[in-house]
Amino acid sequence: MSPRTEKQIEKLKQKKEKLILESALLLFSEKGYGNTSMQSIAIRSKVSKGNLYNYFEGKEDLLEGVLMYGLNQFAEYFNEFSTELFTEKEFEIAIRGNFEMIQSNKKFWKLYYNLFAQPEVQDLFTKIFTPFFEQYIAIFEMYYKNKGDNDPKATALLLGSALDGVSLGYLLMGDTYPLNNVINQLIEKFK
Amino acid sequence: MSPRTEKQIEKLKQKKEKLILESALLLFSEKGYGNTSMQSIAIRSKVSKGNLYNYFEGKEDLLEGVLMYGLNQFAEYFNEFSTELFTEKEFEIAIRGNFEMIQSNKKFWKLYYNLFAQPEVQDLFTKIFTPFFEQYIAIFEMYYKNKGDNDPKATALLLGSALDGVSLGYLLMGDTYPLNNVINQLIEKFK
DNA sequence: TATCTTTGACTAACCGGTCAGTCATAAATT
DNA sequence: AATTTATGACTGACCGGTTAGTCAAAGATA
Repeated sequence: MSPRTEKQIEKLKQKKEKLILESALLLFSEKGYGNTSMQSIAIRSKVSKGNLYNYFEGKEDLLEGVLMYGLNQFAEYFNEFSTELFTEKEFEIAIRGNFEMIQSNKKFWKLYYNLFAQPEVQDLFTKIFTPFFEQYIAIFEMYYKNKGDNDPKATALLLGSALDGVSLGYLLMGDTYPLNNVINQLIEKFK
Repeated sequence: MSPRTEKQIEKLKQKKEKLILESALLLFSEKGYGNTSMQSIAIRSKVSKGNLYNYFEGKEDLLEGVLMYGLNQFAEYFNEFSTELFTEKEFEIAIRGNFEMIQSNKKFWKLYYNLFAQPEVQDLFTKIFTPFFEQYIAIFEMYYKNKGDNDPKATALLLGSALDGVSLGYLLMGDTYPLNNVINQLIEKFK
């Protein structure tokens, strides 16, 4: 084993790993996954290219790390509102919270929509986001069921899709997109 | 002049160009734009790689050709319903028509959503689809204005985004996505 | 010194794009 | 009708550049 204590090693490694993940997120988000080279990630992380491969097995493994890193930041929030939704007020809070999350971490969600329809990484993408997505839908399905909706599953899927569409539009159009007005109409129609 | 008449040349060229465009659409749609090589398009088109460049100036020019080719197929339809929408019945027909279009040309729309968030080709994408998108929104904005909606612009944008979201979900999830049920709920909520 | 970490030159593969030369075809000529 | 000639569509080897990933060697640490 190393002369350094395991704790020290672990700490250093984690710090550098975090740096790499944040550089990768930034570049993937700005340039797109396919157009970001491992070299450029190495430079931005102030790590040699070869050393990247001591932290991640390859480019796709690094992408997986970036996605997990981003998702974990929201785990708390989601556990909070994964308790069932009963009132329209709670619904509104959840929806507004959803968009606050997106606004507070645009880079991550830009990457998310960049990968959404990329056949190249579809398997990885599905693996990571499917459980997340299903949890989302299940909560809304229950909400509409309680409200006596005639097809809660379809309505929940419609809402999920609408949230995707609005987020995508906002992230791509930027400030041209009147996000708050659109959110108000969405809450009006779906609550 | 050429020994062959211009007409003959033109006819041959058009036929081959169409073949190339259809091969490119297929491959771009299946593999993604970035992961499709000019070589593979050449092979599928039964044309040499070099000859591709007699038809299109480069890969991006070929993509532009594919997008225009796909969009032109819908020009008729759009001119038809670009006359204003007044009744809920007309609205419903327009929405259902929209999804029929998507279902009848999945490859094209899969490519559309593949390119949606690709920084690499964003300029081209914007150039081609912005007028198309704005026309779409303007019609719905007028519809909601006539209905006395309190924020017709935002509602139209919300609808456009919802249509995007639903299309995207359907194209990516395939038959798992209960498209017809979701469309019914969408019409219910937005009409 | 023993062990782990880091480096960056290197490899092999792939890509978009080019170009000198080929060849099927049909007009022109006999 | 037979032969020559002109055309441009077509081929595929080739090029410069870029990439993900490897590895031998040097550096750092206790």
